[in-house]
Amino acid sequence: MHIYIQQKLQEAVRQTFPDASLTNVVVRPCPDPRFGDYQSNAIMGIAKERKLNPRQAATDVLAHLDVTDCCETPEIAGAGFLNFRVKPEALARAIAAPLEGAPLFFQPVAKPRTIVIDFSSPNVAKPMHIGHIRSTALGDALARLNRKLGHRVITDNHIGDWGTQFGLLTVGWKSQLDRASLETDALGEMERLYKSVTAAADADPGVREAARQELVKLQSGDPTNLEIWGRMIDLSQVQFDEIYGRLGVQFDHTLGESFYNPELKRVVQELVGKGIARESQGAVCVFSEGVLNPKEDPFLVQKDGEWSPNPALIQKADGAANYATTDLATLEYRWNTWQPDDVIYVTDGRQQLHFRQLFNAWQRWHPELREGMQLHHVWFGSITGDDGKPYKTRSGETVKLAGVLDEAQERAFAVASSKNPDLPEAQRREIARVVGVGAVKYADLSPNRQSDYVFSWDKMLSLQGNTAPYLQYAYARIRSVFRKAGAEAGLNPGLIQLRHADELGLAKRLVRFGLSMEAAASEHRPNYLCLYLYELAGDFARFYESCPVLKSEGAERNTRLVLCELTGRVLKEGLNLLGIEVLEQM
RNA sequence: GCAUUCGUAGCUCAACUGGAUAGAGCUUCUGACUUCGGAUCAGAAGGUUACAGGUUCAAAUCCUGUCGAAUGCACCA
Repeated sequence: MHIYIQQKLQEAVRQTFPDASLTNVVVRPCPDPRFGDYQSNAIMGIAKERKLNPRQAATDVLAHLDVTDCCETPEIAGAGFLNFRVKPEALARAIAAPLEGAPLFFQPVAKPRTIVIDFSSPNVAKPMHIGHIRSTALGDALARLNRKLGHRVITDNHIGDWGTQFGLLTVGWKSQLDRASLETDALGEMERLYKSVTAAADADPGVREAARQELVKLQSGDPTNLEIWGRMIDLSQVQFDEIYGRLGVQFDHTLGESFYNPELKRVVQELVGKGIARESQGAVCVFSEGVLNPKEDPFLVQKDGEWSPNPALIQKADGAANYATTDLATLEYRWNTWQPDDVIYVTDGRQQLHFRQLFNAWQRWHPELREGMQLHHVWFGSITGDDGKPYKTRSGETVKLAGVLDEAQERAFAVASSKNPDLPEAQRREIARVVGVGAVKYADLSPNRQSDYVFSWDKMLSLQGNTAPYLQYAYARIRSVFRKAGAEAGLNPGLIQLRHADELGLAKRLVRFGLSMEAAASEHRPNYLCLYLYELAGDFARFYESCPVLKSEGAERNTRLVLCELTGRVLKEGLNLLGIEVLEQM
């Protein structure tokens, strides 16, 4: 709907001001329904460039604009806003379309892009913790969203399966492995080994030296150490898969850091050969090339009023590469393998400097791909407790993700049991699973990703406010209507008459679904979609209070059933794009 | 010290990236035919968008400064 108006408006602007750029001529929903349904403020900008009276310019554009087939006569308001009011008949046609096979209020993109999304990235031998949920939920939602819009999406779990921690782990594995607890909880046991040996190494330099030697043996291909390392990866992956199974998250590829080991030496050589990196204090580092404004340059930092080097290490003094090197090799592999238009990294905000350096170094390494492969660091804030500090258990441990999901389901089960004690237990368990996991994910997706947010069970599982259970409840109510309506619920797309204010309000919200999808995808912010779904659920609740469905008859009943059906479809699809399931009953 | 990101109602968060009178939920108060699922809805109260300047027809949003917070700054990722 807004796209149609926008195209018409662009055409009118082109006729009135042939030299004007049309990229800013956009149509947006009105912030306040009193102004209308859609607005454009583009004329004000165009008038300003030409030093014209904006209201006069708007009048001139309107003379070339004919949208009588879908809108009332557009109005000029305020400083030069154009306001559009949609005709109910046009709205009825718009909402009939998905019932006849059209996409659900969105348009697939005209030019699909190839998008690699790198997210989740747990570390081998460490249980996934609460911090992983945000990357996982965000990355999965972005993948689903972009796929739905028609892009070619490739998801890659860049797990941490290589690095110095394996020296310590191997010492622990060889000296104090508890095979029984390895059977029951492999990640827990490996975590215990790691902590135990770390403590021992702090107290005894001999242990640290032993760890260093085990690492060297692993890196030089010692069969025993390689086997232990492989076991640790396999055991970890089993537990990762269990969590991903619960979360409903799938990856196209799981290419861990070790996958790139064979390339690292060559990457370092190439960077040195091209003068991008050089030796410094025994290590090999990337320094500034000095072309950027110092403030923008990720390899410069101000010290005592002077700009000083802030290099990125790509090879340590001991000859080993590190994560910057791996990330460069990874980019090279991704380009060679998929030729992506975009690569999206979903990590916490603490890695901003690393990615600025990585992107800069990559562009110097492969300047020819500067435009061809766009790199995005989609970062997010941390999850905190009531005190504003990172969320920890009472004893100060990091909170394990499996435990969070367990508790969410337990709490949801208690609620389901108290609200619906007559349902069989198996069904209440299933409700608890869908509600619990959905609540945890939604709590991560609905705030602006860049802000820290306070973890709260009560808030995420509440049936009020912007939560997953509230949206799932709205869906369940809709399904209940159709259970009651039974076989008489045949929907007639040709018999839609929108009259009641809450019918119109709901219909207008429905047709904006695509707008929220596009905003969420283009800004990598699923919270735009969350907000839309919450507002949709609110509009539906209002409609549902004021417009009886099953007690009405004829065209009115058909119209209201259509609105219920489409609201249900959008809620289900929208939640699905967020990786959240819905229930027929809850 | 420098950099990044922030500072919005008592609390937790929004605000479609420069648009019109800054919105929700929680909390408090008042209402809604024994209810198409009341796990809901309607209404009231609550704001100098940290502070001070500036740019603009228009600023929570952009620029400058001050105060405060989180995070990061060479061999962990």
